[in-house]
Amino acid sequence: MANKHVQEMAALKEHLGKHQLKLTRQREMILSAFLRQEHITAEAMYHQLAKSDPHLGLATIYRTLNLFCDAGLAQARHFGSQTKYDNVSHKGHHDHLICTGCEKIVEFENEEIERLQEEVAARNGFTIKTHRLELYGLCSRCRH
Amino acid sequence: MANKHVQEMAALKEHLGKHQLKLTRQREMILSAFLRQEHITAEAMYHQLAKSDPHLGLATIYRTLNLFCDAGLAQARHFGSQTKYDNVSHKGHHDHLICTGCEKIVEFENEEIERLQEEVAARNGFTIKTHRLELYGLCSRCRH
DNA sequence: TATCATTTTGAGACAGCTTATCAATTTCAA
DNA sequence: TTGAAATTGATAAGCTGTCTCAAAATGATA
Repeated sequence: MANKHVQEMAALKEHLGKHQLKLTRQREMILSAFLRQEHITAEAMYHQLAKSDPHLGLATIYRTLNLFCDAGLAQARHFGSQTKYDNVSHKGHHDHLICTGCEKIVEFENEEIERLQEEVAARNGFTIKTHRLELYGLCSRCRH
Repeated sequence: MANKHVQEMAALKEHLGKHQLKLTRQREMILSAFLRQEHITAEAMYHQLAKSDPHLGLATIYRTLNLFCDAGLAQARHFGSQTKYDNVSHKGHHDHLICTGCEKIVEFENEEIERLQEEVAARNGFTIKTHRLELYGLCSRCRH
């Protein structure tokens, strides 16, 4: 596991170096745990890491996840009242198809839609960092 | 103004009827004010309505805007630490391009994207009722 | 390896936004 | 008109995330 996320570790070190920040045991630990997830909240990570280090503070998790955002390793996303941190290196970005009947959620990806999004953004002078697409409706079972 | 938003008023009444809820002076007032906006926060509406009714409580605004969401008249959007309530009936449907630097919001419509969404939904056996598409990034001004 | 200025941490206080509580008031069906 | 049920307003409480600061860790330098 130590040499599993070499690339991301290197990216973090580069960011730290550029900003006079230091590599700490906590940052390594949090990065390692973060890279195993697709997306996670600070709170969830807090509980998860409490097992291996009961003294790791919640504030440190927040600080570190925000650091990862600055370093380009994570992306924050506001979901309801919570913030989810997405693992950018996890290639499969996906959108959601949500059934308002049974609350089933189907994930999907559509490159054509993503391409058109870029187009719209460019036309308006925007550079997209992230996006969110949710389709609400009824699944075949609930339609009856 | 009284007969300006007849359709939305009817939709609200239908929802109220279906759920044993009551039509109150406050709900009428808030609906009327809400429909004049494209999107607004509860706090902003609180200040705006304070002029005509200084005793209208903030909690009532929140409750009522959430009621509008249930009734399908509004859609909540979480941005940063605030929640913005979008007027769904406002000039058809539109999606958002949101600058994470200055919080500027640009609206857009793209038929091709909508068509592809239908396609994705159909492929998964879904019938779309509504959707939400938000692109987050930096506008040209904030990129520098 | 030892030194030490600088950064980071952990714990809890704090702040901003939203919801819960509850007595008083309003609605609306009968 | 009456009365059960829902709603309101004021505020307390809750939740998520950030700030504070003394103590600890880091890492550049000698």
